[in-house]
Amino acid sequence: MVTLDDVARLAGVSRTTASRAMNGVATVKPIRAQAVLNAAETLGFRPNPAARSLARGRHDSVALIIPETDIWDIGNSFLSAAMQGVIREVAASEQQLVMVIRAAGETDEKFLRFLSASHVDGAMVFLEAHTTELPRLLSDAAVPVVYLGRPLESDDLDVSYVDSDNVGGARTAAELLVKAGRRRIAVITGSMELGVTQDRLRGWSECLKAHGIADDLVAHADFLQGGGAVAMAEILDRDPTVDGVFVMNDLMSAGALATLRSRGRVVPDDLSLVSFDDTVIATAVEPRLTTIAQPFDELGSLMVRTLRDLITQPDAGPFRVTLPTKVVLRDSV
Amino acid sequence: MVTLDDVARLAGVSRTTASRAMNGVATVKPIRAQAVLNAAETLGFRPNPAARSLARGRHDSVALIIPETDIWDIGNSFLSAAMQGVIREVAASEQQLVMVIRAAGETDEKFLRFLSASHVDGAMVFLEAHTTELPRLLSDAAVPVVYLGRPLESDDLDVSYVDSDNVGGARTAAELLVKAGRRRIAVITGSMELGVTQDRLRGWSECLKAHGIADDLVAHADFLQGGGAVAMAEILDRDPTVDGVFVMNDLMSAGALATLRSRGRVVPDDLSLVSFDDTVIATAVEPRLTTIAQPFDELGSLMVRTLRDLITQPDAGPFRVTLPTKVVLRDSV
DNA sequence: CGTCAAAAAGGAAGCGCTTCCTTTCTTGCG
DNA sequence: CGCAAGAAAGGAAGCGCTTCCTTTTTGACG
Repeated sequence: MVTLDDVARLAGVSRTTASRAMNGVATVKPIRAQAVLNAAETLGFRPNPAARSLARGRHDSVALIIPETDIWDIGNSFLSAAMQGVIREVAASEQQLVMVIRAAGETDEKFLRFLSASHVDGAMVFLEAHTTELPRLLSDAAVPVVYLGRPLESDDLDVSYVDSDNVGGARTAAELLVKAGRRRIAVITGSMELGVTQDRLRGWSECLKAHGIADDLVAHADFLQGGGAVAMAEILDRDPTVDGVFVMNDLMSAGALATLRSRGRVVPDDLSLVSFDDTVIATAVEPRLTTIAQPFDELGSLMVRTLRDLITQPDAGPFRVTLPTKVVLRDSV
Repeated sequence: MVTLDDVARLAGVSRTTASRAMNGVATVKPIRAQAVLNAAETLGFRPNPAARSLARGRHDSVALIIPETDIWDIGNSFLSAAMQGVIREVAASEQQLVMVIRAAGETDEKFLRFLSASHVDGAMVFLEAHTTELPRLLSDAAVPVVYLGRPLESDDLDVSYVDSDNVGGARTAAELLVKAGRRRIAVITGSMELGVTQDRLRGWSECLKAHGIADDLVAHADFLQGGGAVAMAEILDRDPTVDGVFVMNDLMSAGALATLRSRGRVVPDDLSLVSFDDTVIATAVEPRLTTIAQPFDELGSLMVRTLRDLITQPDAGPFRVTLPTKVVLRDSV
């Protein structure tokens, strides 16, 4: 292993100067700085991150917190999509991404300690059904945290987050249904304890009201395929005249579609469906889903940048950013 | 921040003894060990990982290498499924998972240096289309590596890997088609530079030959939906009498299904389809796919355990394990 | 009860880097 | 040409932990 001392020796300077040169400190004469850089290059020197962390008290790495219960749908949910952005953005900097699992049986205090010991400068949390208690828990942790998705407690807690414009997206979705001439419009929700669900429900409701259309056909589900199927059946039973439905994610749409097929309803002839997310599922099913796309990738990278800001200027927060959604027109409306 | 010295002081022992107690070294008297443990508990002590790494020269963390080009299908491919197993297994130990991105434009040498500087004790690689050059590259890195998927070079390289029994799985898939009375059986392959593809092709071919059925209807694709659609069309054009097809993953099956639908072929009435992987897609499409399930989760955790073995006993390797696949009967045959 | 080997505990160095503080080198100006 | 002030470089301490080596304690046995 080649150390900074080796570099310094080769460059003919002290270790101190070598360190400064490597870190671009201005007080080093350009000539020497170059010598150090060259020496580092020829020797293939890479600073030992452990030593650096120890000396600096900083780690240049951020954590992505994943509840053990959520691991099971990394692939399904929007999680993986946003993870892309996170991974890319982290990689582009000099930071490292550490995955921290919040074990199911772990006590709060233990988790908090684990987190603060996890050599990370900050943490990111994707807010999902299983994570709803985290904001409150982490609010008094020493670690800067940024959420993807507005925490329900965002009003009284000093939290930073990034989110899509769920209200606006849902409004657009409903608008699409109305424009298609639908008048009896239902909604299949995700877990109600999530901010996203509430926001989307609000957007849907607002739009319908604005058009003087009833907004009573609400079926609650859980963002999963099975739940979507059940909820669709429930809606059909409650009001067979339903001719439009807004489903809060693609996975539930797949379930709803199956129910509709088995009940002999043709989409989009008999009934229009607008989904949310635009994941792989959206083009894998038949008909392909008209859906509200979230800028997952951007959200992911934005989250990383926001966290970085929060780490460098802890008092400037909380940071809260909302990104617009996009309509993807396909065959289900 | 509470340090080991604080603990030692409270427990009334030296830092050395405290360290030993914390690490369960046998030469410390049970009485004192307990005192130290208690002190640590009351103080909420967590060893500083940076200091520990520096002193031990070990990091207790492993890397998951992801090529930048692959980030885009974390959700689609089997990647996320296997990642679950990895994450769980790593979390269960005292290790940490670090995601290391292999940037697209990065030179080999730079990447290697980056990797060895990334405070990890070993690395894992999911072998995919974009990773085929990694085994050769990493073979002379100082870092222990385990692959998911047999590298093509496995014969002449000293590599460790875990894999599904792709040959056997493909054989079973073909067998399913034959049993369903199909006699003109095609295959849609993934990227040919991958070991999995070659293994599955072999299994398919072997089975057909054993039954005296022609194995010439091969269409090459890329494991993606669009590729599957195109390949299916190609097969249909080459031989309209085709009545069975083995598709090497679910995503391509979704594409193939779309083509079949647009050509007016009904699955499974006119043509049977057997897929591979059993991801979410398999139940989202219509008809639901009969598919060969890979034990992704197990593969992931096995990979971590294998890597651990490789780290602790570098000379015992290479380790190579193959896990059986499982048939999941649904509606496409 | 003394001796000595084994067990237990402690002292201190050191992992590789940063950074405070001191020393040495430059430079501008009288 | 000499001096002071600022720039540049270096010495050395220290981040929190492990571990080698030494010292102290323990206890079995003569």
